[in-house]
Amino acid sequence: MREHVTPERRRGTVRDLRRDNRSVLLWSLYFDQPCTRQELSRATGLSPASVSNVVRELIEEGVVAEAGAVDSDGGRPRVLLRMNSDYGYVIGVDVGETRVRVELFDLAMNERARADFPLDPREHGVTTIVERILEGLSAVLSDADVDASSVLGVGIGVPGVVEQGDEVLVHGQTYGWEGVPLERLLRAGTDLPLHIDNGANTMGRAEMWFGAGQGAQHAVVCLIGSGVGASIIAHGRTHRGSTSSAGEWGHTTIVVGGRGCRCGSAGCLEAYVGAEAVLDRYGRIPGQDEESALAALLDAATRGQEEAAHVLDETALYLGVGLADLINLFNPERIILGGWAGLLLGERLLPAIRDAARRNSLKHAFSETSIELGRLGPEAVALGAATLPIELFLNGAPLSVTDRHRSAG
Amino acid sequence: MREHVTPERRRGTVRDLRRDNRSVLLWSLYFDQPCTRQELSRATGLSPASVSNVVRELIEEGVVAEAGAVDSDGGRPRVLLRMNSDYGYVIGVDVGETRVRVELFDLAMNERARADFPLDPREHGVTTIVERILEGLSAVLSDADVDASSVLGVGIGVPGVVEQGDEVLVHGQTYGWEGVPLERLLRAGTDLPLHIDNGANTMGRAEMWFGAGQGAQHAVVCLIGSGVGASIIAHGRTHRGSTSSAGEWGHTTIVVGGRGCRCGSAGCLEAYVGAEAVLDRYGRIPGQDEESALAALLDAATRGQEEAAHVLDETALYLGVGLADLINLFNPERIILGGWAGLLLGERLLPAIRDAARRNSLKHAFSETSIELGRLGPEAVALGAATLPIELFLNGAPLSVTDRHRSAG
DNA sequence: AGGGCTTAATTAATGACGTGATTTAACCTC
DNA sequence: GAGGTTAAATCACGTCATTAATTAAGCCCT
Repeated sequence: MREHVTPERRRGTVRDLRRDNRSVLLWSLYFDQPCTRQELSRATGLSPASVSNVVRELIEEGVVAEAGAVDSDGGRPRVLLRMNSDYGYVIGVDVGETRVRVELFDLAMNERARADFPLDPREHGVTTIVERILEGLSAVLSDADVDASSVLGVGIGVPGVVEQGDEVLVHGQTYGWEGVPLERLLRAGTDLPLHIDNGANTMGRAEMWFGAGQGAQHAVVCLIGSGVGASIIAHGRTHRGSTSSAGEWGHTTIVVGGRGCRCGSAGCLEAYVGAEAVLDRYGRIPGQDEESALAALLDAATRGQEEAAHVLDETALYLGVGLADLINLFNPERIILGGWAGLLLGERLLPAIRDAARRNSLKHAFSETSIELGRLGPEAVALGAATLPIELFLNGAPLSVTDRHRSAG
Repeated sequence: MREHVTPERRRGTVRDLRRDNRSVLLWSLYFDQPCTRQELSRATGLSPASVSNVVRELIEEGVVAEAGAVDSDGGRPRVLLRMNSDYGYVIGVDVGETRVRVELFDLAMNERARADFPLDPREHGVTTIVERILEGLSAVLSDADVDASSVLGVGIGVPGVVEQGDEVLVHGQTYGWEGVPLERLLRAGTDLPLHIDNGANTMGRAEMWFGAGQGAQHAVVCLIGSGVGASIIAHGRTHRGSTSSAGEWGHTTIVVGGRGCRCGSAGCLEAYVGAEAVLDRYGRIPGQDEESALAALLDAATRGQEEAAHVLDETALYLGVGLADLINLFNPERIILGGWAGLLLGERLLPAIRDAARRNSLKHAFSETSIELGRLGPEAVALGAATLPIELFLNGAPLSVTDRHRSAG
């Protein structure tokens, strides 16, 4: 009925209380920089005295720094506080279908270095990927002149289902991966704390933290690329389900007995609105580059070509139906359309999609949902992955590696 | 990003810590009665000393009582603890399509009194319902000889969407209710704390607390009656979404351009697997009693009547598809089939339903989900509603009415 | 029967924490 | 530069959970 009480991370002692308060303070400051102690007090509900105490601690640790003061009109000026963005760094990795990208950010999520490795489409072997990632890690560290000991963690977004557990396993349909122990394999080449998650989820995180999802508590971020996925956010947190494979929106059935899908089933949403499926329904020659083919399709429709327009109209309908299902089931306050194909299609079809969603969902829920395009582009997978260690840090996780950093530095 | 810090109910002071620990202890004891202080200490992670202290407090308040001891083998015997089931009472109300039922329970959820009011199918006026509920409240109180001041609260399960907010509004499609301020209307006739929720949700709660959902963290309880609904449980808590209309599984589209649905859309799940729809597809004469008609259909299929068997086969397929969607999206560890029609159909079709769900969902997620029948029957709506005030109580809610009870009693 | 043993529960001592009240700091205006 | 004003730090206090020590309440064996 209740989440099991984890013995390692109890909340029940006075010390846990402090950790929680510290965490609340950090979250508040992180998303509202710079701000004053007073504002923090109001925002968190903690007394000014406690804010003072905790902030002093944070400043001593170097996590927070003072940053000037606001002008006063007759009293002691309020001191502005900000995160010390050089306190630590995080790395985000985007393991995509066509490349591996590694980016290093500071605490404020400014990009400090990047490494890109194009992938041969036929070369999705685990060993290759692992090599590229490790190569990327050391590349960004040396490029940004950052010591590994000051890296809070590495977030990795991969395509496919990520089974969290004692041993993190990746089931990548697209890659032909089945139960790949990615963490263990990487562990051989690095000591950095690793956080592996589905790419749709990491991208969703990016939109929630810095993009179209800001401020929303309940949202769904839909990823439409060659295939279709989604990240479900409930109460501000990614819903992973019992074995962290939630969000497989693309294989939701919208037409019983419909078009065959690469998952083996039929009538899946992905068999209608994924880029591959859209192009397929249009009758293009397979093998061509999908991105330019879809652009060409959109172009043809704009020029009045009837069949193209028809395919797009249908796509808007199917997509709208898919969104309507999400609205009915989750009642999110926001739905965000992302992924390269989603953005391309959405730009043109958003009104039609909205209308289809309206027609296929219940009035009350629909009226409380806004459907918007993502604001960060497909690049956001790595950014979102990098927020994984940031989240742990803000929650006051015991800093394993950073510990060393502190005592060593 | 984070749930907003509610100023009224802060968690940040040492006192809140005690309230939380007390709550953790109560939950543990409630679902594992009777048990000893030691067991509580192990289960909650609190030190034996703290358990002792809090338990002493609870015993002084009369919430908890000692109940004998376990035999020892050479030491002081452990004292057994249990909730004092007469400390307070709760009332559950089931506002159904054919009747209003009011039940009074003690803290341990033993039924102490019940009142039933059949409803004329044409008489779903708000005034009538309100009258019946109020009548039921005083009836069960006097029948069980319980004073209103010792009632912790009243949970009410209604058909239709319940919009929680400053003013609770009920949108009942079936009743033709639109934005009915049920709480305010009842408030005129009673001072008891009221908790209004969708009947599917309250029934889901009952299964989670006492039925087939016990122990699950992520589950979906599917309600199939004349129509179709669901209650989504994530992390052990009902997912309500941003305006508490989540769980409208019945109006999820499974066939784009399919059968018309009473919601105005087409191809909804409800248009295929709700009792009304199943009977419709079978071609029965409308107006007949649904429960017996469905029983007759099942009977006919058993006797080998081909058309009946065909309709049922199709139903299993559609239902399986609907379940597969839930599995793909939520990755629950358990799916529970309830509602009078769900139980009737499930009894016969469960293997076929499971198979259809398997064929239409992703392997990994399906393999981790069990699909079971509800264990409590359709009677559970009131029981689940009554758990609403229980939950608040276990969470250590400030007892508004009970306050009076304490100081007066 | 009663001493010794074993285990449960309570109590005492300690340290950590948040809060409100008080004091100090920092700046403005006249 | 004095008086006023607001921010931040400090202090005194009460609360809490924890560990360690103590007391309670049974066994078992002679």
